[in-house]
Amino acid sequence: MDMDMQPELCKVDDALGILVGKWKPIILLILLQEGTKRFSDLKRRVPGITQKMLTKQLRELEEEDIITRNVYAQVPPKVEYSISEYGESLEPILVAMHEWGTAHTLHKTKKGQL
Amino acid sequence: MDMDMQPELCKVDDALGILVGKWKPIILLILLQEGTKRFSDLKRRVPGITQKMLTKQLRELEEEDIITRNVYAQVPPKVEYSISEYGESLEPILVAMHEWGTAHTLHKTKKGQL
DNA sequence: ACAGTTAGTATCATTATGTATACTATACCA
DNA sequence: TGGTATAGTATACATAATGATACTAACTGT
Repeated sequence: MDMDMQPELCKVDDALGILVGKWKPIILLILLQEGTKRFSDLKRRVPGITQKMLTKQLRELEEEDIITRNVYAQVPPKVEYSISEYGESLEPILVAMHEWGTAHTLHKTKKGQL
Repeated sequence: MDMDMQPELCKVDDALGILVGKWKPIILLILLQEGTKRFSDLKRRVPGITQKMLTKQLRELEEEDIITRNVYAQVPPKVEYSISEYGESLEPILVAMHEWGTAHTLHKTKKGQL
């Protein structure tokens, strides 16, 4: 169909590249489901994540225009993150993954019981 | 909604855990779209992958019952891989990712042109 | 006798990813 | 005067993922 005969494959990797990482899907789900959050709120909602990692993930998501960063000139600092309009377009993928994950849990349970 | 107030997150991670890896989605798409393939066919269809990586990815997918491995008692050896019935249930996710990836390419192009 | 084929394994090197810990600025509160 | 809070940065380190390369068994064809 194309020069290297697999034009579609890289597209999937694009999506994966954005969703992947130990923390990104969790961050995205929180922002999608609960709306705008401050840095410290996110840190509380994602137990176990370090500041460095949270910062890194947020920066990467911002880079891809998936989330929006809003800094308030205050002390102590206040920074809010929210899903961008574009980022909302990821929702079907997250939903598909969530549905599959739920079914997968059952599948594993069944296997375990045999 | 649940004890730790984020019951959904781990489900998404389950799907992600299976799809992630530099090569898994490509392998899965090939098997989904083109059906059963031998090891060497896959190697040819996924340029750049090493035998070690291909073997590893296939083993992991097999572990999760996503693909099926069929060994023929021949010399030189012949081993065929195909998507399992269960593995086919991943298709909606792959499709959602592919669609998003396609739109994402446009999005990036637009940005680049500004 | 010797090269080519297939589906791997073994070993080592290099990156990528993640963790732990300490540190900063500045305002507010006691 | 000292402690608390926020949103980070800096540094060092540990672990996991990926890559490069060489090797194997056993049969076929030359």
